[in-house]
Amino acid sequence: MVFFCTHPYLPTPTFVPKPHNLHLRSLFCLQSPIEPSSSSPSPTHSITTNNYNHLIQSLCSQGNLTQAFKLLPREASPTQRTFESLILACTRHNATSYAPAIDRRLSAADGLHHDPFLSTKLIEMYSHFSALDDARNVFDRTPQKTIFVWNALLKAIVVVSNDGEEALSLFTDMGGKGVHFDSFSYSYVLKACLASSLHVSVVLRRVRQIHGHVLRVGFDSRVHAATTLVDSYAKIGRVACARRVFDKMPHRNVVSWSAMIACYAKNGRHLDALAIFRDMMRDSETAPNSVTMVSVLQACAGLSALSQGKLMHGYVLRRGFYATVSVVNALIAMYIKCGSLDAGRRVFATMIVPRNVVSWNSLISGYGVHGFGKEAIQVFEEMISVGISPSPVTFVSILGACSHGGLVEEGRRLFDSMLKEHNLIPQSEQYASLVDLLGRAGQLDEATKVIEGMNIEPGPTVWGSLLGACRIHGNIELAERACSHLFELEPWNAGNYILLADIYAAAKLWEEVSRVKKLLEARGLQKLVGCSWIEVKKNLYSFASVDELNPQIEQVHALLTELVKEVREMGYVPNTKVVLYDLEQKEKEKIVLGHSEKLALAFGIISSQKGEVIRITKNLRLCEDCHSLTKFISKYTKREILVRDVNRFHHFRDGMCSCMEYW
DNA sequence: GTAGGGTTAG
Repeated sequence: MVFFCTHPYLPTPTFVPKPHNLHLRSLFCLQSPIEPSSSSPSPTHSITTNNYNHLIQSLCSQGNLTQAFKLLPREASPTQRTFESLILACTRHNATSYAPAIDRRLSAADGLHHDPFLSTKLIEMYSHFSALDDARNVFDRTPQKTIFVWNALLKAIVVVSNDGEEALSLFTDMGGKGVHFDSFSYSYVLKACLASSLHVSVVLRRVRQIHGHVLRVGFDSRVHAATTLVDSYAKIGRVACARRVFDKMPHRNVVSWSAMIACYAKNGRHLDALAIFRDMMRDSETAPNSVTMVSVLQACAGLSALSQGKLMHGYVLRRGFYATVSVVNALIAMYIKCGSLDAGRRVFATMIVPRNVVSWNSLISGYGVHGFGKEAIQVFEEMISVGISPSPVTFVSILGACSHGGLVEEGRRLFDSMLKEHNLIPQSEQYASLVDLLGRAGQLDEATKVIEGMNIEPGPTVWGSLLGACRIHGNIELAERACSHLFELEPWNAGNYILLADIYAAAKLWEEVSRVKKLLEARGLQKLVGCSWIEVKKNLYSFASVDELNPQIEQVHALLTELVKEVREMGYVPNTKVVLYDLEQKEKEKIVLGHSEKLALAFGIISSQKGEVIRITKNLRLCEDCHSLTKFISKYTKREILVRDVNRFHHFRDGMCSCMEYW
């Protein structure tokens, strides 16, 4: 037994049991008997050598690194296979402490010291340990740098340091030294381009350059390289470029189709995502898998296309994807975003796979956006009680739920628990949620104090929350302060200019309104056009604020005029403060009456049966006038109306809204 | 011997 307690680098003990000894074999718990290799030239030598090599390899595969490393000094000629086993076992078990032992033994090993195969494995191991310097050391001392060695370092730089610059500089170096890139090199370098925190235009330029390389060597026809290109363009929002690459691919597999669908879904092109999914279904060679379905469900959720979502749910069941947690999570989110909190809850309740934090977050956020703050907190507590640790996203969701429910104290308590009970350091996103919570509730001073007390630089989301609160409570001075930061941090975000102009307009400061509008124009920005849509008999109908193309538009306008006339008698007064023009009241009323949500609502009333819930989705926040008129219309028509705006759901029933004016 | 697509929030 002394043998097993010996340090690997101590002198060899005098007694060494024969490796093929049964006693030794049983101690090592080997599953198969070890026989000396019959092909070895010298029987005496080969028994020792091969058996130690085999033993070490077996121990590695069993994860018994301690014993494997104790045996290593006894092996006179460790083979490439033995070193590979040791390296892989260290990587698998995060055994960083054994890495120097491998390095030392390898430098003494004849013929293997500079072996490019083992260098590649070592670079991969060090990359796994995030030890980039060690990886580079191995790279530097390897004279015969095969493409595997280069690629391993390239990947290590991208994965470990996330440093696009350094990876690109290595890529350039490779080119300069005449290395022939393979399609792996292009995959890694494209990842490197995206990894940098540079401006999107710089990233685009680089992706285009790499695209040029790929085209010159003809790798655009290779499925992996082309798919990475599709994904790279997708991630920087260049949907058309992604599509061009996709269309030119001679062969597509499930990953390329999924990448293209995800590209559309992630960039808000939900209809296109569903359209290309249909094309994929027509392509008999490729069947969607669970990853495809996640993006497809996202697209249904983005559109609030409940009927389509239900069809996809059926498909998920038929294909057995119900056992994949990400698909089920996407299903929960889809139902919740399509306005059916109940269906989302049912999917959550009947999951056959273990729920992860994302499943819980989806449900918490669902309760939040539907205005059930207290229930969201209950779900949060249940999640903790079943042993799931909350993530940063959990806090964004739960604080959002508190904000929509006006639960200020509970929200503050939960924010404090983040660090104290869950060991999570609040970041800008969580601070933004807290500022939103306090700000909406009118505690603007408190919200400001929170920002001033932050120990990290407040990001645009934080100032954006404050600006939103200023709009609700009409605080011009604070709004200007928030904008001074926002115009610097995200000068391209038209929404901030519009919010400030809204605040000025509400205070009738028309000169200021026009100043902000000029600033917006000078920066070449445009207000996002309001758009609402509605699903009627499994079809989606969309309406823009200025919409004369809809065949039923005259009927819609006529109904709206009639409804307004009726509800005025019930107390409805048009609220025109959202109109950013200094016009006559009548003109302003005409403008707000043309808002897309109202058009979709009137269309919904015309095209649906009494008793049916009218479900509308809007791409912007619901304006005060639409909110007020919808309340009146729900009472007058005795209809239940569900509106999803960019922030949350509004359940209108009998003249009331579930949001209780928090939106 | 290495590689490409996905879930929650904002």
